[in-house]
Amino acid sequence: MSALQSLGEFLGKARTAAGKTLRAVESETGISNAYLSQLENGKIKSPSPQNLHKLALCYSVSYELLMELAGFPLPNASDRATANKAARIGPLTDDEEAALVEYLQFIRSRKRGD
Amino acid sequence: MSALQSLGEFLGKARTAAGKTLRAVESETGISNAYLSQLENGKIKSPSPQNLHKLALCYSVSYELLMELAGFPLPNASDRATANKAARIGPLTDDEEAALVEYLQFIRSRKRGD
DNA sequence: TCATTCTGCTTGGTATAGCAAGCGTTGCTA
DNA sequence: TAGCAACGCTTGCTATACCAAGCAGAATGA
Repeated sequence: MSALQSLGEFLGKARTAAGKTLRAVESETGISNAYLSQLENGKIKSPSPQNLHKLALCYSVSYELLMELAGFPLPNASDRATANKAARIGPLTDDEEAALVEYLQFIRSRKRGD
Repeated sequence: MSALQSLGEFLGKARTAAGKTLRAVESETGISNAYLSQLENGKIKSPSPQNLHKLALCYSVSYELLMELAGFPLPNASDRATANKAARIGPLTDDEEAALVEYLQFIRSRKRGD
């Protein structure tokens, strides 16, 4: 399948990559395992920024990346959107660089099979 | 210095400072005047980041400030430090590069979509 | 076989974000 | 005075984020 994925997909893979169970994440973050299950299975569309922040810390991934996947506007996104009209990749913004680094880390952890 | 101003208080002042009525903001942002009234009177605790972003643009105020007033975590230096740790990544394989390019296009298409 | 203990998942419920409709007040014009 | 329009606000409703409780299957051991 494509490398593109939903927030739920990403969170599920990040959790297993971190070697944690739903209940382990629940005791670590205070987010119920019921809700985490719904989140990973795409039944929740817009989790709160607070919960995204807790999960970012728990999985050691970028909070900004989770915000991006959730469809939330990032600070300065609108400013940079007008600045970057390039059709091809071009130079990266800080946000994009951070997101790509985290995503690459994720890809490689999955290749290692952990 | 005083405590943080409430979100509703700030939004009300920003709107009158911009010389706009509730219905003017409604027609500009698509957010109902009923909801805007509740927001300004403190009856809404956690508006969506999307709506905060629209109001930031409408009032020409900082989106980050609204996020902070709403009590949402902001992407901060420690997030970027985590990303930078993961940035010791070495050269990319072709597969990794393809995945990152695809993912970057995904990110940017979502930014344009908002 | 039976009990225990993990795992993810489902169900039923509550709280609240957000909107459509409409209210009371103010101010303007005839 | 009546009539109208615009203002902020309230009410009643729907959709959904989130949780407590518990279910179903797999693994493990007595």
